[in-house]
Amino acid sequence: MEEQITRSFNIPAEATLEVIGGKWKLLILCHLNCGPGPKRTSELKKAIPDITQKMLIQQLRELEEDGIITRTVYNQVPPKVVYEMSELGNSLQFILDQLGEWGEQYIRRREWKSSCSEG
Amino acid sequence: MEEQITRSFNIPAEATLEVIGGKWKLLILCHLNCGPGPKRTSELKKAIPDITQKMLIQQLRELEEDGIITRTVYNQVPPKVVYEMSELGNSLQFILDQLGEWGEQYIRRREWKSSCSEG
DNA sequence: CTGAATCCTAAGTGATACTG
DNA sequence: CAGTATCACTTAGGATTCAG
Repeated sequence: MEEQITRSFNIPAEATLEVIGGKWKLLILCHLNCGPGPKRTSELKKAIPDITQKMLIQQLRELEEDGIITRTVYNQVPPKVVYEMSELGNSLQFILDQLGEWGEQYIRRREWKSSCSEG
Repeated sequence: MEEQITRSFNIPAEATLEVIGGKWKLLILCHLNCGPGPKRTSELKKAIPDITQKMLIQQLRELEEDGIITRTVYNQVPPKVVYEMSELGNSLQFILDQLGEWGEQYIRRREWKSSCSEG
């Protein structure tokens, strides 16, 4: 069950994308970043309504395995599980910001181009 | 044939990943960056032996459509097509570097952790 | 509330053969 | 040399159901 996958990359940058490239991971990290403190599973689900429960858990697990976030379980009824950015996760912050900035510029540029072709 | 896809993103950073997230795109951009001037299709194929011709062309097309690279066709026999980073592509350089740096650190960290568990 | 398990589809990828 | 077309395969992602 513990199928250990050895991932190899041609260039280091690919390792980074492997970590943050999941379909919902940016969004999840984004929500874990906004506001301090850990977030409950249900909070994340509420914050990202379009994600299925399966994908939410799956992406969270991958982020956890990659050491980006931490998962804390409270043994109580009803169950309570919270996720939080790890130190390694916080080291991603700068890259996340850069990705966001470039993306903004890119989107603006495309809107500008398409508005021209409409003329 | 010209199927126009409207891509929507929850956060701008996702747009960036959409552009550079293709399986071979980082590698292609990497090779277009190393050394000045444009690269021929066959040069890229030689530089990235594992990629199939289909994937090479496909990823190049997507990069071109996204404005990251330029494609120049010389009308001659035998055909000659060269690809080159565009201005927009060059604006990616910083992010590419950051992704690489973080990836390096991440890989080192994982090697360190696995060497510990080997005991 | 959290999340595991199953089944299913769509998309991505690859091998191969073919065209100008 | 550069690119297309087709088929086969793998995988990510999603709907649903069940469990502690």
